[in-house]
Amino acid sequence: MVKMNDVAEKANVSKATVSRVLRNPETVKKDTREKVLAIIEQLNYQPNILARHFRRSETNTILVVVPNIMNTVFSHILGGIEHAACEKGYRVLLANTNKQVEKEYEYLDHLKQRQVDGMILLSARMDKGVLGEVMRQYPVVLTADYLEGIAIPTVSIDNVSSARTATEHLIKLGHSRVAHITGPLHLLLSQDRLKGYRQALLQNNLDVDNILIQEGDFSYESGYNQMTKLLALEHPPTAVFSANDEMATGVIKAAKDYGLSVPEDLAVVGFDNIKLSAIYDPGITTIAQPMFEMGKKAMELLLEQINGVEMTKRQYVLENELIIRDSCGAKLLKDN
Amino acid sequence: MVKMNDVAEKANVSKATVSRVLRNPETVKKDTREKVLAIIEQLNYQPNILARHFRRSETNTILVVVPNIMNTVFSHILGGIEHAACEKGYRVLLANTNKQVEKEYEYLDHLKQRQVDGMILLSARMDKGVLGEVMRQYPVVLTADYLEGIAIPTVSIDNVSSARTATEHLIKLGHSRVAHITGPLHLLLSQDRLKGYRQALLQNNLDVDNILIQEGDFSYESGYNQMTKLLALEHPPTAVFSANDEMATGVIKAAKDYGLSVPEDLAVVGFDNIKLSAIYDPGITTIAQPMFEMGKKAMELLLEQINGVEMTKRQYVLENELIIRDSCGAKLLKDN
DNA sequence: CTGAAAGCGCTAACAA
DNA sequence: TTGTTAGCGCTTTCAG
Repeated sequence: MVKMNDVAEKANVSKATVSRVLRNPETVKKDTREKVLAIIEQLNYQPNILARHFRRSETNTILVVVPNIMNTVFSHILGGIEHAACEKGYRVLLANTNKQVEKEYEYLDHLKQRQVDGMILLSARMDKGVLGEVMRQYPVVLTADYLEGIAIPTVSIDNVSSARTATEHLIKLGHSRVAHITGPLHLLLSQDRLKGYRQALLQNNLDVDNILIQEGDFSYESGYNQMTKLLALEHPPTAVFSANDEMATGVIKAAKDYGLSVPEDLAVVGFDNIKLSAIYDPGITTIAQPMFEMGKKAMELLLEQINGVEMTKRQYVLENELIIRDSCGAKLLKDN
Repeated sequence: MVKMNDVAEKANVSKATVSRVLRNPETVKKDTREKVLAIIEQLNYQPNILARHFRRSETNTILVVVPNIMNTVFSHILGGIEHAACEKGYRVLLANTNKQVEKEYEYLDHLKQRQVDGMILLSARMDKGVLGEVMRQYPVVLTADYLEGIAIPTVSIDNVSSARTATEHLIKLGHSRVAHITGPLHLLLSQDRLKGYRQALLQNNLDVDNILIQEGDFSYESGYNQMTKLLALEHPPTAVFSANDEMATGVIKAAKDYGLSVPEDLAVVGFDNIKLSAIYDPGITTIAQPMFEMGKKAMELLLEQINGVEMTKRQYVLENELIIRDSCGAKLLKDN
């Protein structure tokens, strides 16, 4: 393995100069620099990055803690993170937790051992006290998920207002019995979407009927099952706001199996705007969550912290958008 | 930052002993070990992993080069890799190429600079000569994709035979005009699926009509467009084998828009068995590619190489399975 | 079973 | 603008 010293000797300069050529080229005279570069090329010298990491105790690597990479929403956020990281010369280390808290704690050690320069959490189930302690000492950003009562830098959308928008959309289309299939209610995000749903009803002088609120777990199956329950009601809903797109497909399938047409007999709105919602038949009206952008922004925030930039703002709320497709029936009205 | 020496002093042993306790506990007397462990705990000592990596010039990290993390197939393979890696104490560094060859070359440097112990490629567009050179020097495994004429360890399914199975399934259901929408034909994998399709026709004494073979790019849109073309034919097909599930949804939508029912008027078979194919309405009959398993196996193979195990076998072909759902019409027959 | 000691290859003061 | 030098914190011979 050819090392820095070999290059230095061959170029008749010191190691220090070679090091400078590599890391601060502008501090070296053009002639010297070019000579060194030529020798590097000639010897096919590859710097030992591990030695550099050790010496500088920084790694240009960040850790992304994700509950499940196989979930579209997370893989898209990850895409945004990777994109921004790569642009800034950072590398991304993947940490899948499978939703286990213990895993989150394990990965904390990577930070403590300085194996990574910072961490982006797409899931924060760990104790807030611990997390608070960690964020005081290391660069950390939270996205996708969020927490109350802790000033951790966060990138998210306004789940309350976007759920309100989704629900209002259904109300404006003339529905007064609008059901909501929630995500797992231990997630703040699900609670907020439920809150938005409630607000929309109240602001439009509609009663909140708890029988129309069913908890799902973001899976197709839960959408199907909860919708089946709702359809068995004496006064079933005529519209459903589903807390994500996958459950919305379950809702639609349940309705079809029950002999109903979507959107004619049942209007459905989803959430996330994953590819599925565009591909599905009928196309699913949904709230677009800017997943890629969220990842990108989270990475940018993390870099600011790593570079010691004073954080003036800690909560970044990105724009969301209601994407109108076929499942809500709005296009039906327009066409007539 | 408390370091190994601090622990050593406080425990009245040498650094060497502390190091041994950490890395080879069995070589240290029980008493000493426990004493050291207690001090480590007490001082909350965190080993400097960067120093270790440098010293040992190994990182317990592997690089995964993926064309696009946001693609379900790749994110599932990645899931399998991550799972196996984590189990063996390895970490996964993500390298998204966005399908650019230059990126692949860039990431090769990580290997050369020993920033990672090995590499799994989910995409190999680079020059075979270069790749051959690399695999001679470093642990490398290829999965998802594959190459001809190079003995690189590979984990894949038999795309020819599975495509044959898919096509035969349609033929057995009575179809004689079976179309095929291929993936991008510069991929060996797409060529092989096409080969399997051809074989099935020939073995069943059916002519291969080139007009029925249309190249897609794995996207919904290409499925839709190519199917629209096929439907405009004088003798349109009565069945379609689509090279992936996403295109199959496009095919089905095009058929519906043309006034046809699936599977009554058009039978469709997809490929991959991503979640979408189960959720879609109608459920899509498809070839299940064991994505998670492929990732897992690839990681295991890589570890063998890293640990210097002699590779006896270089090509691992995993089992695939035909999953019969609604889009092919087989269930229709059964029900009658 | 334990300790002493010699670096791993690079970076960053500091000096010139 | 360049060189000299002193480590970074750990692992690993080698000796005892």
